Amino acid sequence: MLNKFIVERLILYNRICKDFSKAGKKWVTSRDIAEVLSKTSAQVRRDLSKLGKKGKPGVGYKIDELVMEINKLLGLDRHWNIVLVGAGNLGRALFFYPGFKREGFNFKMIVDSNPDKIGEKWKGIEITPVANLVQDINKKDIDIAIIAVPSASAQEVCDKVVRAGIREILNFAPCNLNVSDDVEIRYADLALELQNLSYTLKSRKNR
Amino acid sequence: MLNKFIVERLILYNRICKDFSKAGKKWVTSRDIAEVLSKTSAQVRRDLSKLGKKGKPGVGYKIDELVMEINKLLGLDRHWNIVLVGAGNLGRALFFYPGFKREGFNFKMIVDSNPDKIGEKWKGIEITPVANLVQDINKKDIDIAIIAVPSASAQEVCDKVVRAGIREILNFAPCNLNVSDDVEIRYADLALELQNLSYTLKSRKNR
DNA sequence: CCCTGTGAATATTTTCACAGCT
DNA sequence: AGCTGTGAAAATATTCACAGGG
Repeated sequence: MLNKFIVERLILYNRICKDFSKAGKKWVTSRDIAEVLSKTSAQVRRDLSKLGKKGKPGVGYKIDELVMEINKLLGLDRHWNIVLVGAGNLGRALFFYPGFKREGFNFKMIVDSNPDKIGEKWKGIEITPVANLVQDINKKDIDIAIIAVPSASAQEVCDKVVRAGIREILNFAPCNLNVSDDVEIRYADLALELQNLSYTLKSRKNR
Repeated sequence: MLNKFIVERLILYNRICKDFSKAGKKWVTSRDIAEVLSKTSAQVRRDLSKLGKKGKPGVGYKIDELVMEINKLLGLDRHWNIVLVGAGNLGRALFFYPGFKREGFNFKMIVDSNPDKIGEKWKGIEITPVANLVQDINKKDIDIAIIAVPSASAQEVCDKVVRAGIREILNFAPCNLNVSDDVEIRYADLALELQNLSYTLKSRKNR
């Protein structure tokens, strides 16, 4: 229904509104939001017109209503359960990253292939063997899998996760994963972001 | 010159070609690449037409030439030096993430505000106080800053980094940063990726 | 015959610009 | 007066489709 551009921007608007709210603002205009992102106010208005609530001409949008509407539209008004696959450095950082819980994403399960890690507990959650992944996931009510294993094993754990019925995956391994069309994968490839910067850096140096 | 869509795709093509190469392939067609990404071959060809080298009709593209060309165009054929700002859980994961070095991104400096961390060494690099950031960066030859501090201090360190002459920033803090137009920021907001998944999850559940 | 490179056509996204509400 | 919501225009991105080369 909504295309990915709009969804991505709505998420940003949401964060911006929350910041405005923290700063004591009650109302916000399309231009206020647009300025933060260096976009046009027309685009912000068109995006916001997808929401149920309308803005007030001459005034703008009531911030707390707007945040609620965006949350509702994006499914951020509830909790989602997560399985973390891979308890290495990156997995640990993700697990203890405060932003996830704050946004309603709860780790319910941690899985690793390293026998030394099995049985270790993080915030009361025991790390379990990757071998049991499929049956274990089925017992819990998991919505999303975060893959934080080396590329070499990413496809393998991805297959398991999908076999266990998960349809939403956030992949931190720097590789493409092969899945059927009904599985949604987002790639959070850290090196990829740096490579993007590389291009602007290089263009700058050549100028 | 190249728009961000093309740059992002070229980076993906690059990785795919490397995978093909590892699998022993020497030549690749636009369709081979397109299939991996579920794109059209026409798009791949149009993107690749930005490169110096041409493909061979009836055969495709020579993989190692293609990889080299993309590397050259994107500035990936050299090393870039990085300052890591924030030596917490996330900072540590990023520092020890093997993908960066492999892609030519080298950490040259680590900075933190926590007095307990100052003096600690990671792979021989000493963690230095954030207070000295500006003067310290000037002494080194830093190209990119990675910000991995809490949102509350992100803008502050961002300002310092910019004052020290850095123009490329990868920001892991979940907040928008205010900078002048000549500074390029990429947002690697971990929660944001999950929020995107949330929308597809929610749409699915409603169906 | 198979695949590239690319004009032309199509589809999508963004911006303009203004009527209309508060 | 100031800002929203949105048709219509413009800009941008993608796909089609085919001539031409190996």
